[in-house]
Amino acid sequence: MRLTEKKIYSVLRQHGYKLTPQRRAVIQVVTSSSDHLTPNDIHEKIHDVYPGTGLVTIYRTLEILAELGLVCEVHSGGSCRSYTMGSQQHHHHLICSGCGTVVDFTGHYLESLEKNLSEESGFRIDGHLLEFIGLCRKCQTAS
Amino acid sequence: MRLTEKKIYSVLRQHGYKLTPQRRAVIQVVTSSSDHLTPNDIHEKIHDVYPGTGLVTIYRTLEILAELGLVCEVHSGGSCRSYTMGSQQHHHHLICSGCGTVVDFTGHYLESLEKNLSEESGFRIDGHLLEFIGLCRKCQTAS
DNA sequence: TCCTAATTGAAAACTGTTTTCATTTAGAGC
DNA sequence: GCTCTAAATGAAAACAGTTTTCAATTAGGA
Repeated sequence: MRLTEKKIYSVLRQHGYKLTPQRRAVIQVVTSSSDHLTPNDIHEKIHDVYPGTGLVTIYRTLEILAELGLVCEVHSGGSCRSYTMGSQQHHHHLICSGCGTVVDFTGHYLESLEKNLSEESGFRIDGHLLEFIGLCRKCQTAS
Repeated sequence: MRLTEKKIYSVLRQHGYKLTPQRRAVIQVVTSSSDHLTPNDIHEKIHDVYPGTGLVTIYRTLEILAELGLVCEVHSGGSCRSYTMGSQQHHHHLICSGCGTVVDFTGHYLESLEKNLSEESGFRIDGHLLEFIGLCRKCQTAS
């Protein structure tokens, strides 16, 4: 289930956040794209929706959305974050090191491993990050 | 098999790199610790071994070592790299979000998944990153 | 409509990393 | 051992991404 803008608004309201035009703009940009967008990407795209929105505000909004689980954050190594709609469903990433494309895939491959690890190490495991890095078809032929 | 300093020296030489005292110092610090060290950690520790070594040189040395597969790089989200001895063996990480401790674990859980993904997506998969994030025993009791 | 706490944007600060460039040096060749 | 040169170094500056500060603005409850 993909979250609608309205649903996101209501979650924000429930948590006492105000609905500013800037936040609406960020949400609109993020929900209307299926790509993974960096804060900067969003900043560029937002000009059509609500020009003049500062990059700072985008960072702040994304922080809130990520905390509420409404968007999903990817670290693709180095200092390169990007965000995409939280599909609610747990998923992993396949990242192209050539062009940066991110493909999502879903699945629960790690549950039993997680359990074992937790028992052996004494860690309370809160989450995991599974990312495959490679070259997409296009970049393979290009190189 | 854990790499010895001598082995590392010889690999560097084989690739035409010079063995400067600074590089030796970095190698000594990294091999003599089983922790994951950030470039900054190494910079601090190196004072006992070869004072005055610049942070820049540490970055450059780590870059070379990582490229040759002699050390292993961890991205623990955000902009936080750290390096540890490449145990040669493929391994994954368990990271404590409280204190930053990194525990390694080994295993080949992902090979069949990798194969499937590659076939479905057309990606040529070069590697992956599997990290579990949680709280270690100490940080659990502390909080 | 009023009021206040939340939000915003510009600028500055910050962190981690990389580049530049003049100086130094490892180690191959004699 | 000595010479020479390409490689390596360190200081400083540049850079990218992100966060903080702070005065001005504003959403939305009363």
